[in-house]
Amino acid sequence: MDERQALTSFAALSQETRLAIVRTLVVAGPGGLAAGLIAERMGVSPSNVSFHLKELERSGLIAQRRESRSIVYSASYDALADLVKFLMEDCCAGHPMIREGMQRPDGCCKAAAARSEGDIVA
Amino acid sequence: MDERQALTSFAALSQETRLAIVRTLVVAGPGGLAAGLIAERMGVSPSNVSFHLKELERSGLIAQRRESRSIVYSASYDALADLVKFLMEDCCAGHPMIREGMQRPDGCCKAAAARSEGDIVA
DNA sequence: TCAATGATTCAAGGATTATTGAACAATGGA
DNA sequence: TCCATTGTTCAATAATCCTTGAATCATTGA
Repeated sequence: MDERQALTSFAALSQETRLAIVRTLVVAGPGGLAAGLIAERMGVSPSNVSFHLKELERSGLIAQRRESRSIVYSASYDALADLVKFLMEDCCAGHPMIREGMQRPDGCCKAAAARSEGDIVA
Repeated sequence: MDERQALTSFAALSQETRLAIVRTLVVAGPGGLAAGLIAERMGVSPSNVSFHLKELERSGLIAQRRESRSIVYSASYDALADLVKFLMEDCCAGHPMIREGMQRPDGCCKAAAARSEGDIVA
């Protein structure tokens, strides 16, 4: 991810409705949600949600596809991963002080290590 | 980190000069850099850099301290780590597809991420 | 105290972004 | 074909943000 795309991604996420849309679409999964459904959940007008969806698509954070009468939007997991990566590695220079704050609370690494040794993880 | 702070942090990073300042300060380390030096490196006027530094401080991503005649700015590593964390866990719901793109250099969690892939299937 | 240095604040402007409602386009069923 | 459904686009307004230069504040040394 280059800097230009990072800038537009940050801009996309800096608006309340758009951040809420992204969070909703991430949870919704690859199946995505129709524009009308998103508008309803966000409590905004169709034209307003359309404006924000277009912004998000322009940034690459979400994708759209037509499905019959509906236009279905879904999160671009790759783009989101790229953004996290950019923030951690490019922007924050892979700084130890920041990586340290990123210990995974789910015990992911411990579980992975345990599994590789054939143990059962609770 | 709450949503409100995430929004202002994203807004802060969505501007070219400010993103450059953050990157510069992260590399500069805890010692930080004086405002004048930052202005010089960014190639912008003192008043303009002051404006952006204030925005960044308001978002909590950087901190300031006076040091003799200079005002020295430094990166808030905690805030940056919190933002990465928010993006990964709150915003992206700790989604495996996104975590996967975030392998640490040692490949620690590769196995666990691969195993979790099934979670996203609706 | 005075002058010089380093930086912020303020006001004015220009530019970008957000919101609203009306008009328009695409799809699928009767 | 006609119509209802589903979304988008457009134009106008409102709100925010960015830039600039002049004025101001704080600190230090002579």
